[in-house]
Amino acid sequence: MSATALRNPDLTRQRILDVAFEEILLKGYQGLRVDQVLKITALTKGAFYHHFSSKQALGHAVIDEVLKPWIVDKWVKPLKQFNDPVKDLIEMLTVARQEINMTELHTGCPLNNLTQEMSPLDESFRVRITAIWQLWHDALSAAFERGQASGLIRQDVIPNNVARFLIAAMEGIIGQCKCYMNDTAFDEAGACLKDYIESLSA
Amino acid sequence: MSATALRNPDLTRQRILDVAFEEILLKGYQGLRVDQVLKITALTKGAFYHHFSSKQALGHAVIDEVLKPWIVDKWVKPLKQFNDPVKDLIEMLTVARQEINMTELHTGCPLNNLTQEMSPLDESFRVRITAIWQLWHDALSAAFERGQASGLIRQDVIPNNVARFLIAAMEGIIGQCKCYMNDTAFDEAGACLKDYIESLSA
DNA sequence: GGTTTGACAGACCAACTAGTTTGTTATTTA
DNA sequence: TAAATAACAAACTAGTTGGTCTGTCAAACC
Repeated sequence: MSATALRNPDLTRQRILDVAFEEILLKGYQGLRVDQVLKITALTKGAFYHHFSSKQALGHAVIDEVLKPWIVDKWVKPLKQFNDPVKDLIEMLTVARQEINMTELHTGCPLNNLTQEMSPLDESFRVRITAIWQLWHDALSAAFERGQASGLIRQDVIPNNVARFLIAAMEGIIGQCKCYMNDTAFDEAGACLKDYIESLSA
Repeated sequence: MSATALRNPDLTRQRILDVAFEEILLKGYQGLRVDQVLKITALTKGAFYHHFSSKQALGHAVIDEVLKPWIVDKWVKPLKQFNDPVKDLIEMLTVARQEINMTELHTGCPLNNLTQEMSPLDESFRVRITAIWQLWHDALSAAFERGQASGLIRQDVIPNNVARFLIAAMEGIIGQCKCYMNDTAFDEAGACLKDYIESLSA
């Protein structure tokens, strides 16, 4: 199967997933319209329901095949190479801060958006989403455990608790920016987050 | 106009607002169905569109007349009587923790829910919501300023930043619980939040 | 006490939306 | 190469949803 083939089912499926991910990011799953995805991809109902059995199945696929890899690549994998959690985490957040533009500030975190909207509404969504949070949490918690083992992190901090708190704080900050629509709120809260992280040093 | 009158327009309007608030809390504004509100209130289209010009107008009224007073009474007003921010804040969070039940843990914070869903979608919602956050922020920031004036809070902390961070952290924690569906995440992150708040003492 | 007006009831409508069905064509397979 | 199948196209459907319209009755007003 050549890349220039008139019919490239894998690519077609991926295009649907990518557009759906973007639409969910902008409007939420409930605001996602199958017709709108088809309009953007220039596909038809026939194509869509050939690849996905329902809108819900699309939602599941977006979580498993787009959202999860996105989070894992961007936030989970890097944590596994952390040696000095405090230093590396601040570096990570600094880089993320520089990469953020107004659009992202406005749309927020795709994982948290979906969590807030869908967790209470659809158990099949909730379990998929929770698994992703747990991956993140475990990697962050493990980083602090290693930090304690190497004597860089205070022995009295509880990695599990700190990981929960840091993820919550980061997502909370991003969430606040969605309504303020500027990055001052991000930097103001970010300064305190940095202070807190630094307070974990041994 | 007696309270037992067959027609009590003020009560009718309030019933619609209360049910709509609850429905939005459970399903979001996009998931809110006018028909469902009418079913629950046992009213009709005639009644609804007599009191509200549109679903959007209902949304605005819910924010202004239900959500805002709810936040102000529960989270803003108490802050104005804070003398020792660290002590009073921890007391406030302890009480809130005890009041929380599984249902609330599952539905999350009504203000944050609406923020995450509607801020990017409807500017008229965003400005109303932002004003409520700002009330909360200002009251919390002012409490820390008073705490500094009375020497209870470290002079190097920036009340504005701390207020932003604390609100973000609290909402982030509540948001995390929505997917985990248990209160351990709440307590784990809460322990760190308490540590941070205590670190602000002079 | 008659009139006006506010507060509804409920049938109705048009647009939307997820999903179906039937048909067509490219691609693979025997 | 011919048959089978995968990958679509597109018209269609049934149910939903916000909103309208006409009518009715209670309550205020004169």
